[in-house]
Amino acid sequence: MKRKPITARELARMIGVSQSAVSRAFTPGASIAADLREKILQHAAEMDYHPNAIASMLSKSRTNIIGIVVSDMQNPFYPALIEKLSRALQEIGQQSLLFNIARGSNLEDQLSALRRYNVDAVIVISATILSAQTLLWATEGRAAILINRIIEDVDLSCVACDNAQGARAVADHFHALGRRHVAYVAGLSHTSTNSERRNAFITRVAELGMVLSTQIEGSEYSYHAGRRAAMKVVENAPKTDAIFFANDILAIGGIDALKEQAGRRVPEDIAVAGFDDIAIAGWPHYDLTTFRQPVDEMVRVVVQMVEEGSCAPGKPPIVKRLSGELVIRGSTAPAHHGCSAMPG
Amino acid sequence: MKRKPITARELARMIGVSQSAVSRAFTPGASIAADLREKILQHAAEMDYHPNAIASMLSKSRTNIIGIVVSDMQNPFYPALIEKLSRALQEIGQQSLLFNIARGSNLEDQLSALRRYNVDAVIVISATILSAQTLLWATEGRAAILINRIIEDVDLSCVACDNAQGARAVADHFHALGRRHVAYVAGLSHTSTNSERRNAFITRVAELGMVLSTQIEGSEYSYHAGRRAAMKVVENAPKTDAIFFANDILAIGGIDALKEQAGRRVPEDIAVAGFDDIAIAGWPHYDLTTFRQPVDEMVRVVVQMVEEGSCAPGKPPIVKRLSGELVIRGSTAPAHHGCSAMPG
DNA sequence: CATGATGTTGCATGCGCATTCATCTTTTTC
DNA sequence: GAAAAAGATGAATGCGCATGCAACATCATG
Repeated sequence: MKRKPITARELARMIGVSQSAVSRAFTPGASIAADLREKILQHAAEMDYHPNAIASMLSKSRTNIIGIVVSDMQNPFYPALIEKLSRALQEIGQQSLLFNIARGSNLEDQLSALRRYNVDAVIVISATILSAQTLLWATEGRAAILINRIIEDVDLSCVACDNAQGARAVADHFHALGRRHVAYVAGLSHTSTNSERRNAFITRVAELGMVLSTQIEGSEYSYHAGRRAAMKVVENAPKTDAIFFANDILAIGGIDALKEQAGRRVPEDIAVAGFDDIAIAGWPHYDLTTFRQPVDEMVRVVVQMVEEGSCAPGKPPIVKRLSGELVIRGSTAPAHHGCSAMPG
Repeated sequence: MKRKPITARELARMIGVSQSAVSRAFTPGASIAADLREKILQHAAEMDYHPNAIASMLSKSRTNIIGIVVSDMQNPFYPALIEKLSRALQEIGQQSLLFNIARGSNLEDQLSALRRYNVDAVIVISATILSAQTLLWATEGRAAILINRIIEDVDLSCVACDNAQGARAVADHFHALGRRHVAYVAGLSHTSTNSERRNAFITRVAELGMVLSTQIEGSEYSYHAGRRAAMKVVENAPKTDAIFFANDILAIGGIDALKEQAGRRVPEDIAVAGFDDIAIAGWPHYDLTTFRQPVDEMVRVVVQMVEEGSCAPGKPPIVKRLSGELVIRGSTAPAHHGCSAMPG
């Protein structure tokens, strides 16, 4: 029952042309007369002929496949990014081959697949897990771009949001609102996104003369981690009147815990800001002030790099820092000095 | 700089064996002496040789690639499913090639890619957009499985949650809580998931002698659609004391709108139930009673079908209905007015 | 009309590996 | 110990398409 697909050679024989002609008919810009191409394409449609991409990959060096390495699909930021990225890649004729790296399992095995499929480029969206060494090995000899992860030492191109800009914007915003005791809640502490946001935030807080009331070490980027962190903040530093969470999903957990578990009002008692601007941040219930990552521009830049091959191996690595935008919503508001309700 | 990868032939020549031997060394179960294989693998590791998957695909009929057709990554249910699915597929040596179908764009173009890459199987996760005809065409001649979408007429295998069971469980639960005026909020009305849930719910509601106070036509599966629908419910049928939303993301929007916009208490005034059991449903703030789809089992079944080739073309289509489980949380509780819930 | 330039076509070959077949080696069996 | 069976290996071929090359056709130019 499994009808074997028709090949170019068979089609050619039926029409009475050479197999080359068929190949050229399907190759944009190939040297072929317009009427011949037309004729072949028409017959091809009739015969339901589709060029075999695998064979094409073997002949050409290109596969038209981009390997996308992910590991954290829990944080809604990533599915949204992947969706836009895969759409944009499709528009330039590239398909996305997913490499879903599971924490703890043997990376070599999983990544050797990445080497065997001759993907045209590798886009690493996973902020975590992979060491620089592993990344280098996995992307050896092919174009590679890291998204939202900067690695200084090694030759890998990166596209990332200007985390420091965002963190400073949040600090400035807190300051302008009259907040004075601010806290930072970390994400995964060894990620560049986290350390950049933290360092810039802390520095700015000091510059502005605010007090860094506490700093919560990160465990992961998740709603529940955000809840736990928020409780630690009110426990460690009850006077805290503003919290900057390393990302939105943490902040959202934090808001819920602050309101429902710690009995604080947001934003009256504690202002909350996040980072990313995921869809949930815009839900009226959370209405989270956050620093919006320029996702569309990140995608555009990445796709352009892929298309132009400017991230090819051997070329100097390109590091793109894109600026984002502070989105001010209801989770932050001016401080009301004097009437601070301190339960407990 | 782009070091061309070493080929089997080159490696063979260096070791002083035939290319066949190299190929066999990497082929489990091939006829080759253990010590020779060992030697080859060792040299291969040294020389950083990795079999070229593309060439392998061309020789064998298998590509070890599964096409995954998605269209709706907004609903968190799908990213979660895709993550588990891609992991499970990786474990049986299959990679996932993403086909992200954008609404409105020319499907033929996007799906012709699906035909050109000789994927071993196609898994369609998109509940929407694709017509049965399009699906048939896209999966022509290859194994295909639809997840959460049942199409009766055509020869396609499906794996789905027992939507009717879930809807009945919700109706029963509402009844047991003493709710009497229940509403249904639809998702995308032309999807099988929606119609199955609606029909079973309405039927059961009637059987139990409850009143279907209103029914909101669906537009999409989204938080904001859920909010709008909830407002329509309280507007159309103020006496409604329980709402069954076609899925969780609708229900979550509904809860927020009911509480914050309509001024109703959940669950005291209105009980709310959803369907799916996405992560957000378990967040303390929502604490949503919902019918849990057996995602892990769905993935297991799908992967097994792929592995066994039981969904191959020509074979009779397999339709698997998996039962889920009602997860009772805080968004539903016994009605206070008059008639109480039945014990135990 | 002669010449070259340009455009079009088919032939042949190769991409890198899997696999069949024939050959040769080792083991088993009576 | 001889014959047969099983195992191991290499040479050769093909998977389906892209492309360099040569052959040929068409056209412009002098």
